[in-house]
Amino acid sequence: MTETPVRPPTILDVAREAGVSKSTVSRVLDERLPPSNSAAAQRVREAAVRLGYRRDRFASALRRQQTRTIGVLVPRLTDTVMAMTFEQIATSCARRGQFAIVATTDDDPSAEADAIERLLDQRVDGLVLTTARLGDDMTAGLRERGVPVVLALRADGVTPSATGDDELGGYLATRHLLDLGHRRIALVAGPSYASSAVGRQAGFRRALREVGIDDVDALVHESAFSMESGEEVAQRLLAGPDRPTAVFAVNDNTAIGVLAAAQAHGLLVPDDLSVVGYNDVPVSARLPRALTTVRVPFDQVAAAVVDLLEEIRAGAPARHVVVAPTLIPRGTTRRLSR
Amino acid sequence: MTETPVRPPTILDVAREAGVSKSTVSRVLDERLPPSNSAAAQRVREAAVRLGYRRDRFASALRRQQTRTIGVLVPRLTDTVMAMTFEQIATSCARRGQFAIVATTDDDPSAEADAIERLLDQRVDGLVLTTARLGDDMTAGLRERGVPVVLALRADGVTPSATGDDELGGYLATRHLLDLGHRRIALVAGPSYASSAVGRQAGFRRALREVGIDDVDALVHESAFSMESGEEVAQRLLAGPDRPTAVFAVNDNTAIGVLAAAQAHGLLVPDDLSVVGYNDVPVSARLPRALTTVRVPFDQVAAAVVDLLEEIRAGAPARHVVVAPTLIPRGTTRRLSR
DNA sequence: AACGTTCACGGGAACGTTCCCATCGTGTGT
DNA sequence: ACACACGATGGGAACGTTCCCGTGAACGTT
Repeated sequence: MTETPVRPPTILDVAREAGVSKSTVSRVLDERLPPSNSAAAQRVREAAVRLGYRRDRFASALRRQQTRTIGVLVPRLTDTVMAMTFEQIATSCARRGQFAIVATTDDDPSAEADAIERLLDQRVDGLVLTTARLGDDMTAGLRERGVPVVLALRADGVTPSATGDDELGGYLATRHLLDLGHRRIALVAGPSYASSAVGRQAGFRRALREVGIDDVDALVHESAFSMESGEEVAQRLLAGPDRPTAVFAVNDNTAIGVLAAAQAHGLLVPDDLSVVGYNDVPVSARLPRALTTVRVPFDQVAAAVVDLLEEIRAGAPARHVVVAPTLIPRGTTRRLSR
Repeated sequence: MTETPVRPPTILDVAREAGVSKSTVSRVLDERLPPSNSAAAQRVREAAVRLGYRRDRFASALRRQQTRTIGVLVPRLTDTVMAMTFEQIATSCARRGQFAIVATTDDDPSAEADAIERLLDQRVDGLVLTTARLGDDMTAGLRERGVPVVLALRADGVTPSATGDDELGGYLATRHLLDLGHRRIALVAGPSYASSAVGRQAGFRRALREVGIDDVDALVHESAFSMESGEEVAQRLLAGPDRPTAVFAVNDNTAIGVLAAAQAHGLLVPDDLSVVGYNDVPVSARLPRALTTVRVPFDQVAAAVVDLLEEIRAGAPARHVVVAPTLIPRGTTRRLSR
């Protein structure tokens, strides 16, 4: 049983094996250059696979001054929306020969600053933030430091971003309920600092205006994004005398909270109450009653985010990518019975 | 508006600022050495903060031949158990000045091999796998290549691992149901390739044996770890004539599936059926009826995993860390009414 | 006073890669 | 046949760190 502390082969080993200089090996294996088909290039490639050569990212990054790694900041990975987003970003990166790393903030601004520093310590080529708040320019300092930044899922109006079309999504969800005959529709609205929540509310209002409902404020109930918050808001909502016949919840989590509150009030969904969520997280399709919701193409958001980072590094001006969501009608919505 | 492509300060800048050589700076800032209090050291530390110096991980890793980064392999991050585990591992790493990166396999062996290579390309100091299957030593090849590997949540009997005490957890869950007077208790058992599922089943059997129930095979129903699988198994289970009065599900996901099936059968939980899950994922506490479940101290598993990796690199023999879970009684279990 | 020990410090060679530049061979046009 | 351009190649200096070693100062011992 001998220990074999065998060092992985370096570019020099490959050069020796192929009978060329290390410069040639480096050139042949440089993925950014047009591939050469010279005899030497062939031998280099063969030698590389024969020896199982892998470029040392660290030596490479040191010389190139870029790491082909991007950092993603999310509040928490136990939030399925964030997990899906990160997974898709990681996939997009892999497809482009990049790598994505993640850090969590737990919604705590000081932990957020920490997490950003930890990502920057990893010398990422750029940062993706999912934690933007309207009117809060956390990205200014980063841009000053020359760090490429894009926002995902939420925008701040300034920084380049890739988001779903929340206004459209909110409109589609509300329109669906209207089409089913509902008129007393409550919105569990999400927090006003999140552009996503604001957009969905705007879509909600537009849909109602279209059918002549203008006095909307009483229907809008602010909340957080969590299940508890959805349940708590719905508890009050469903207790009132003018109980709505339908609820549009800002996301699936709050929708699940609404379902819980409905059950607590002895209301049957969708017979007594229709509910629409947002995001189509995996669990939504598998609830006892599958949730009607709005699906966001997270893969497109993720692809855009990686593209945008590359653009920014190339010096392109800020751009805002917006991808269209689709309504997924399922078991929690039904035509209003009179 | 002048571009400022200002390069971050290097160790040489710090050396100049402090009036010492780069060797001295390197030594003073080396976190592994006992801290020096010489006048020069003071000046170096001051200069470093004044200039905002951060060590370049890549140059450092190149020279030290270690990255202080570990790779974590999970099937998917949208599985909350995996997200929690990774988050805890990342936290443990941060506390030790390390960093955790993650890759997903989607339960596909070829994607798994891919993901491992991508992690190794990042030159991680070690690997944490959560995808182990009994009797399948995927780790052999890795150990041959000299890659430190530990398993988390699941063991394979050989590789160093940190897991919950699944046998104990299974016992506690079953014992709880027995204590409530239940005797016809079904097990939705999970897949037999996962040591976690096997352990929980062993605990289930021990608890039943203790009360003299020996003919257990008919009570055990294999499944996958998913909600669908739980629902499907429960559909059959609850249709039979000798319907159980309680179900122990291998994890919270399958338990949620069981709840759905119960509802479909018009059974009230916990009045007609008691249900126990496993893992205590966040959603479990927030279901319409909060789920009785078994909590696994993921933070301890995560801490152990990081420790184990360090031990292995130091040449210590394989060790298996097992942490004790606790039963969390909630709303889905009730004394059997005769 | 001469000698060993300990210690802080600095010089310089690594680590593995990239990339600038010079060299060389090959082909092209005159 | 000659100059010239062009492409492929190799030598060697970076990138920012760490770490081996040699030097010299400070101290204690005989």
